[in-house]
Amino acid sequence: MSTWIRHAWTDPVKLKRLSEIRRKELRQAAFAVLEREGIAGATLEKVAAQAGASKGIVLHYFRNKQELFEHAMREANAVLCQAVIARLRRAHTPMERMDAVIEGNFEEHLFQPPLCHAWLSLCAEVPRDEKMARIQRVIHARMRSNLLSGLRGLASPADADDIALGVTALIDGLWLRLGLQPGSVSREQAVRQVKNYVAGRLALRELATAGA
Amino acid sequence: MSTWIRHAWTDPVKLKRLSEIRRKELRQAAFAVLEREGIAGATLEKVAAQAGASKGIVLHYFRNKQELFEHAMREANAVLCQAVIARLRRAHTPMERMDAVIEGNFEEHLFQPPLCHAWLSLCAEVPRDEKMARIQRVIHARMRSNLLSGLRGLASPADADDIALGVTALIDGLWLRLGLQPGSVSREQAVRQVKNYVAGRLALRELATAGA
DNA sequence: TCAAGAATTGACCCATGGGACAATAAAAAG
DNA sequence: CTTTTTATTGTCCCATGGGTCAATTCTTGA
Repeated sequence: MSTWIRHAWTDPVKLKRLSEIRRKELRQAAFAVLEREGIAGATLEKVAAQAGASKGIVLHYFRNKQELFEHAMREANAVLCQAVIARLRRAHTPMERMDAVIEGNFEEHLFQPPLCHAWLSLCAEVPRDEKMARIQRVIHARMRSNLLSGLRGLASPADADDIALGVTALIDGLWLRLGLQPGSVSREQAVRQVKNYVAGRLALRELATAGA
Repeated sequence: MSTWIRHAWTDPVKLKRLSEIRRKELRQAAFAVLEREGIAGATLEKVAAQAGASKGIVLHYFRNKQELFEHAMREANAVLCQAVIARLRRAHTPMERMDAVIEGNFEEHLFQPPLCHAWLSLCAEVPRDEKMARIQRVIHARMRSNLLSGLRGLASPADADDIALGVTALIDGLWLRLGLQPGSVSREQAVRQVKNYVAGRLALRELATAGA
């Protein structure tokens, strides 16, 4: 028993370090393998090799393969999420918040085919993995809430909802396109595409109210 | 040797029938398994079972697993494609052609989670399977061409290109959403979403020219 | 310095999967 | 009615993969 009091939510730096570091390495190794091999080709041994360790160690830190990849999914999501959060902190007007979300979702060093391939493989498993489905729901919910924080200042609640759905779908679709045909869509193109979508939808609204 | 002359491109009805029927059954069985199990869980034996046959027969008709699933992908795509083609035949104005493509891509009996799950699994393999990548390119090219056949009458060439990309991305994104959260998006919602996107983009264009 | 616990490994087990093949049944051709 | 293809099956083989386990090394707290 440690001499200091430990709370579940504190981070007893010294104690947890080693095992947490390993776990993180393995999550990232898992993701890297996913990038190269896809879910069908991802094996524990390949993950171990990628991490420069033995297969046994992987199962020492994760109960089984499923759990490992669930954690890989969380990890990857956290990274993407941080990019948005960082930009969101610097945004103040509603429009700036929208742009923060949009640009954050196409961050140069993240908007890359390999990342997309891995992500796609994970998505393909979502229907058969309740944990992953939950993660996915959280992601969507946060995305939607981020968008609404900007959209509420720009459109009626009903429209805001609808536009938020469109934006997330469009972003996902552009990512998918990048994965399926690398090079067919640049970061700038993607950003412009989504911004145009928002601008167009808002313009429609203006026309309707002005015309009526 | 047959008594009649056979050309590679003719379809000697009687002769090919049996084997062609089997192949089709197997392609569909493969797709069905994909719907249930995903690419990671799809095995030759499950496909055989699904088709009510033995594993051997699967490899009799398809050189290997990869080829089988490539053909499953072609099959599924052909079905989706037909839905669009059928509607496109009845469309005459540019706007009708757009609507045909949009509605065809969300056909009630096709816009369903299982189909989407299977499709997603196939997409996840595209980066590692050149044949699939080719199919994917063909799909995108046809989609784009279908859209442009309508868009050319509605916007400048540059805009048409851009809007076509947006529409395909948005459609893909909405499908993805359906797959990840079944029930979160209805056929009507999806159709409306894409139509609004097009309308919005066109409205933007009008405003720009009118304002200038 | 030593003992307790964690980290790490490699060997092992067993199920499964992809694919080859020979043997049989069924059709077609002649 | 025979011969030649074609359809189909079941068996076999071997590699691989997930997961368990005991044995070993490494940490670390006392």
